[in-house]
Amino acid sequence: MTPETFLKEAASKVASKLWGEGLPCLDATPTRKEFEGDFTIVVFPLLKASHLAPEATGKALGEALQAEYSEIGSFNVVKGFLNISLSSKYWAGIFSQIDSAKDWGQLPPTGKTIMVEYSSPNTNKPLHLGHIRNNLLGYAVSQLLAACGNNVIKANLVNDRGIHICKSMLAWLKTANGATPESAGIKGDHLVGDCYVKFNDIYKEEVAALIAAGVSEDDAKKQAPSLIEAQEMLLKWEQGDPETVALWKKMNSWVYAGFDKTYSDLGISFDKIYYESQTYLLGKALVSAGLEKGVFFRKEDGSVWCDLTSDGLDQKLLLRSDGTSVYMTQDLGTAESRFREYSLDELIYVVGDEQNYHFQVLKLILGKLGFSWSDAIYHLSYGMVELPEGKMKSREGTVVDADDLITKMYEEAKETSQELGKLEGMSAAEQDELYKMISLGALKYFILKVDPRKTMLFNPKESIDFNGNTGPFIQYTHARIMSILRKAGALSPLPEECVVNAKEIRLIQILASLPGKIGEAGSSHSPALVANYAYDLAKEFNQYYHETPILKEENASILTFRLHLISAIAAALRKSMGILGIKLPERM
RNA sequence: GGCCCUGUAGUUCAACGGAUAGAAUGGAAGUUUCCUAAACUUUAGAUAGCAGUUCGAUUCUGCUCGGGGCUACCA
Repeated sequence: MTPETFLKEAASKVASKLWGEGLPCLDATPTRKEFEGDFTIVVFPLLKASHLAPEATGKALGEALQAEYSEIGSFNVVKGFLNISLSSKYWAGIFSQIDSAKDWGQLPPTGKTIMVEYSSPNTNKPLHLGHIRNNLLGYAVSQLLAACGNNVIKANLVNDRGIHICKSMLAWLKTANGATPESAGIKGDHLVGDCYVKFNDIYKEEVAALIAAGVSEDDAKKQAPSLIEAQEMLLKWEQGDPETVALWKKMNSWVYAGFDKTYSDLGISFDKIYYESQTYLLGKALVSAGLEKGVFFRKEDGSVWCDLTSDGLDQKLLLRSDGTSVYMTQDLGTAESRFREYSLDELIYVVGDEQNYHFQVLKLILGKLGFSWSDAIYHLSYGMVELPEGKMKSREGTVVDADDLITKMYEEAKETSQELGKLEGMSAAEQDELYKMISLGALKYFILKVDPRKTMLFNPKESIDFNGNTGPFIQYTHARIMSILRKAGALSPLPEECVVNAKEIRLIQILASLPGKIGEAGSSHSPALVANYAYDLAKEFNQYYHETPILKEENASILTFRLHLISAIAAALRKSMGILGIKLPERM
């Protein structure tokens, strides 16, 4: 049992003994550091029942608790706040549980299966900073839910078909002179992305020419020859034209090779990859079923809609008048097939908040179709990454490319490490590995420490910091601990009786809160809570490190306890940062 | 127009309705004969505005003013 729940239950029990049943729920929170105590109970909610002043109520509760439980060391009351210190023996006992746990922070199995869909890129452009947030968040949430004891399936739905791909293909045919990633020496996703940009250049010129010739802007946008060609190409693709399909396959394979490299650089992975070209017809059967049930209706032109006006929303298109499906249709179909295939307990979509409306509608329609699992769909809606001047815009060339950013971070980590010059005796390969670890640690932590729902800001002109509340700070803390443990040699068993000082109690308290923090982060789908936890722990350790000599301690039993303590801290840092996909080095 | 999100130190981020709103960074001032100074210590600096609910509001409600998003027979 965690110290919090122990105290909460003890206090509730004692309070009902004093003032009767039916009291408001009590809460025990860590005491603010400027006051003495480990946990604080706010007694204001008890006043109605106690008929005493706040101070007197706190005092009565504290005294009763102390009389009943030997674990209570001391208490003090400040206004309506009862600050309780648990005995040092109690904390030593808690630490011994943490010390003996194989994987502290890992929660027991829930038996639930959760699919997390994330990344889901289009195959016409390389990944950028927005995708990085998506990828890191999706991976971290997957790790987080696994730490919460769930069986997690990481899924990626690749948008590999559609007019945007045809645009890249067309531009490649017209302008690339048969260039391949090998011949051009460019990463495949970038090569295809360049083609897409070229297409748009051509298209824009054509539109401008048409307008100059007296065509209205709206018509010009529709009549540009390159666009018509792209639309014809899409039609050919849908009809299975061998030449078109072959080109499509070739260019997509370049893109996949490029994406795989970026994914691997980021250290993220998937268990299941879906391709839209294989799923885009799903959902049509559901539409027919919905029509029969009267959930949907058909307009005169043959298009099919769902009327959501009674839910405060609009009418939503599900099949075009030509019978082809739209995004929503596919999503209905893929959701249904996934729940059927994997008997999921939850399906999480990591998708930007500009699609809030889409997922609201998706859930609603699935509910209307009578699927009981429609409530098990969760849209993990995250905010945009903005630049100081606002949104990234490809037209203005302000898009922050994922590969460029990763490279830039690597160079900076390398430079900083070399300036500090602490890596003597490390092989070049080990150093390279370390620079990757540090640069990715900085990038991942920078992104993941922010509440996913919030819009966050990234300034490309200022590099991501390596000092302060950062990934490298936590990595450094870990390296320091490992350095001490290396010097200490083999670890003796934890002594039965440990004497712990105030700072150590504080550290044990933070360690003890890890499982609860992971559970809380899991249920709120927020890796940011785990990031903040790791930072708090690292900061607390650094203060301890500064004022408490460990290896110089002469008392063997205290020395052993301290080594166990810092070893447990290192493990907790690895556990929490591991959830974020951040590795911690042995030295740096 | 309608719907949704958002507003906290100069800047980037925290804070289940609880105490004197925390960190980091930048500014100022310190700490290396001592387990890694990517660290530690001290210092100045913020809840957009107005009401309401409450013993207590950054948090909940309403209005005003800012910022963003959605409102496609695109995905």
